Amino acid sequence: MGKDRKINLVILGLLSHEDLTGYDIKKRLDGAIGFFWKGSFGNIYPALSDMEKQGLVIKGKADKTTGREKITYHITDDGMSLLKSWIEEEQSSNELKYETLLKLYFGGVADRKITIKNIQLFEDQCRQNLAILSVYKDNLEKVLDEEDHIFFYLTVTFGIDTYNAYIKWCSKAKKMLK
Amino acid sequence: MGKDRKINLVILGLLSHEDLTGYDIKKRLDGAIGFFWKGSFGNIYPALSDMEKQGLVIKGKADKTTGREKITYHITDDGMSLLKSWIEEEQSSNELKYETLLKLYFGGVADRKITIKNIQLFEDQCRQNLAILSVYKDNLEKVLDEEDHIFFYLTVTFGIDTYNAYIKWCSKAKKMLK
DNA sequence: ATCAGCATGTAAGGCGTTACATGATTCA
DNA sequence: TGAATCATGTAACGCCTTACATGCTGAT
Repeated sequence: MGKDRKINLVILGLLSHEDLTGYDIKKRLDGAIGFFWKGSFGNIYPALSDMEKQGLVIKGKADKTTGREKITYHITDDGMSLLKSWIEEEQSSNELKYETLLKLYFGGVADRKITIKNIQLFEDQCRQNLAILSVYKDNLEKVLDEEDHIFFYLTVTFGIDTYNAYIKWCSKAKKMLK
Repeated sequence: MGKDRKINLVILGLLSHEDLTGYDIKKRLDGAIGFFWKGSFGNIYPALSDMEKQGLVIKGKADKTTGREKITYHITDDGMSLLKSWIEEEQSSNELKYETLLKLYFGGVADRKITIKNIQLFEDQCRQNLAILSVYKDNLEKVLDEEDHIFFYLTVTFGIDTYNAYIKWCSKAKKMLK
């Protein structure tokens, strides 16, 4: 009985800070948010249309000065209310889909070297993500006193702490398997 | 261009250890595996049918002794090959869908108390999961020398290390927000 | 001129959740 | 007898990914 579409809330959250186009939203989702939530054009544009029909967002004046279409969306009061009540809901679903762990769990069917290699690949990926998040963190630390930046900062440190824990686990796991 | 259905691989992995019914598979997915991969009946039974048509699994003799139907599945050589080649693939998708982090990121639109409460709820959930995983860990440590148990053990310690890191982060985050 | 990036959208197809439908068995 | 659990499956519905279609802009 739907209306579960979490992407709606993500978009409303982004629009609560600033007016954005669908394309802008996609870029945000490719940034820091992408570490814990993903979105695609085929996801975002229909969501924006739906929410406009529901009065949660409104289109800004299309920027026709240059001839190209560019639609900026703005959140309405109803949109803000919905966003707030979602944040205030106690129920939150937090889910992992970790293929790496699945492959590890069934590691017995393959050569042990394969499992070690898979862990190494995972570790490499973690280090890459860590490097990206560290840049975000450094930038955010400079502006931590500004409104809302503490929230962005905390999500970034969540990622950093998590990846550090993963990397430590990788070392232990590799040792155990050798 | 499908055939991406990861549930197939999960089922094959489980069947690589022992013959199981669809119902058994669901129970396994509600256990330790559930921390990093979920499944439902509406997911599992169709996957089993498909894989039988593809020759990846075969039905065992239906247990008709008591009159009730109970279909046990067995993995074929083709199924084992597919499972192995998946494990040996370097590409693995690891994804988070963390509503808690989303709510935190957009915490600026709600009262700060709400955000602190949400973090607390998350922390409570982590501690509960940790308690469950600790039981698994203790049980596995007794039989660590047995075939394959090291892999189960490592996935469990992954979960434990992760939740411990989350809990530490929660303390820091709560302090920062107060 | 050409290519990367900006920008919006649709269509097909697949996947998964949820609820429903059905019936047996076990235990109190 | 009734409730919980075992056990298999289907149907509806929604959601998302991927690929496609289209065209502008800015830099080299």
